[in-house]
Amino acid sequence: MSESTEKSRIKIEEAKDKVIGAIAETMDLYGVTPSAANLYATMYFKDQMTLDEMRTELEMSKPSMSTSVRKLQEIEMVKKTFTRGSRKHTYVAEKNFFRSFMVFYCQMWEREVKMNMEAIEEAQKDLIDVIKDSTSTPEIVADAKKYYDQLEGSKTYYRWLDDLVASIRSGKIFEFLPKDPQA
Amino acid sequence: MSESTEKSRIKIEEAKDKVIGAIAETMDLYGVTPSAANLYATMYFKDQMTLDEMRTELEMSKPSMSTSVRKLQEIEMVKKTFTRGSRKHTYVAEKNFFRSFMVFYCQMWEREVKMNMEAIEEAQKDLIDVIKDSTSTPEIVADAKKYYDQLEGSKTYYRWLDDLVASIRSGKIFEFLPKDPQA
DNA sequence: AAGTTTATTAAAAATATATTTAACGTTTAA
DNA sequence: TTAAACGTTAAATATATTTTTAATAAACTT
Repeated sequence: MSESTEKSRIKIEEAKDKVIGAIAETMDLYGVTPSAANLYATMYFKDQMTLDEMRTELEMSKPSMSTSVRKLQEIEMVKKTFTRGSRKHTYVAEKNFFRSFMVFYCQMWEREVKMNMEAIEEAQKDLIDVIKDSTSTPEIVADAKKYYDQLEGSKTYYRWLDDLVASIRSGKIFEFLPKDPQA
Repeated sequence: MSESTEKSRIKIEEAKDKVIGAIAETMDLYGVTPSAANLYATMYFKDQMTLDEMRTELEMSKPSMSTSVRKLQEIEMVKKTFTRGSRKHTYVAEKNFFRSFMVFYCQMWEREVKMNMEAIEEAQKDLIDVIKDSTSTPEIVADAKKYYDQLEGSKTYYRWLDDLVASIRSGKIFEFLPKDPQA
């Protein structure tokens, strides 16, 4: 191999590394550990990888790769693929960022809506009990009403968030915000 | 104070606590520590609080409250307020979830777009150098082109994310997804 | 200007999270 | 049926993060 060929290879690797670094650095936003982030970013430029290839590439232990892959599978940024004739499991990175965005945020926001809406419903029931209770003083009733109204108001947000999730899931959001504006 | 009055008070507290628990539990999504999450959720039902009130309410140290407040201020979920006649600093929780959503995610996504777009631009420059280099073998050129195209494709996503941020910031998104659908 | 109240920074301790080495179980091939 | 290959779990270690106690700095009062 000639020297300039070698230089070109290195330059390609450096180019990839710049992007790998940036992706990995912003992936804390997706709640993954730095090593899972590094793994995903590395896989982003590969067709598929086995656990052994990962540990070689990242110079880490196999169990570590195993747990990282599992975490990435959870948020669907990595999928298992079947590779004929190989006993090793092979994995591919989801390379469509729109899909990753959808899966991750919808999952997250749905959890937020569900958990908070349930708590609000329960809390409002309690507050209504207090309001209706004939033994409650006017002051207590006023207090209960205040909180009831605050919670009622916050529901507007959770309903909106739920709508946002629905419009991302259905793809309707891309009618409003096209993926490719000028096309 | 009568016994049933006391019961009502407790019931109100329990109602609040349910919501506080739910908010705090989902706030890991906003990248804050459990204690900062607890603090915000507690403040959500208060007009304003001083550091001393926080430490009393949460039974934690003052520096701990100080750092939590600072973190919450960073993502604009808490603001400092001026209270006439008090030497203590007072803080209020942002109670408009739409605002919190906007500030937090826009901040986050802008960082993601900026960092990755910059890396991509640099990487693409490098790859073009390799492609134009007359000493590069066809195989290397093909490789460089492959990665160049992959990066070019990913820009569609980052531009879209940038548009999303803009439409949230400007409020235009609420034309598409109204806050209050039936109203 | 001295003393007091308040918030922040620094250092130490405690806790939680990630990572590795070692052991285990399962599958496949000889 | 045994041995080898592979992935996962468990326990131990290492590393980061959070939290506290103690010390410092800043702002106000008298």
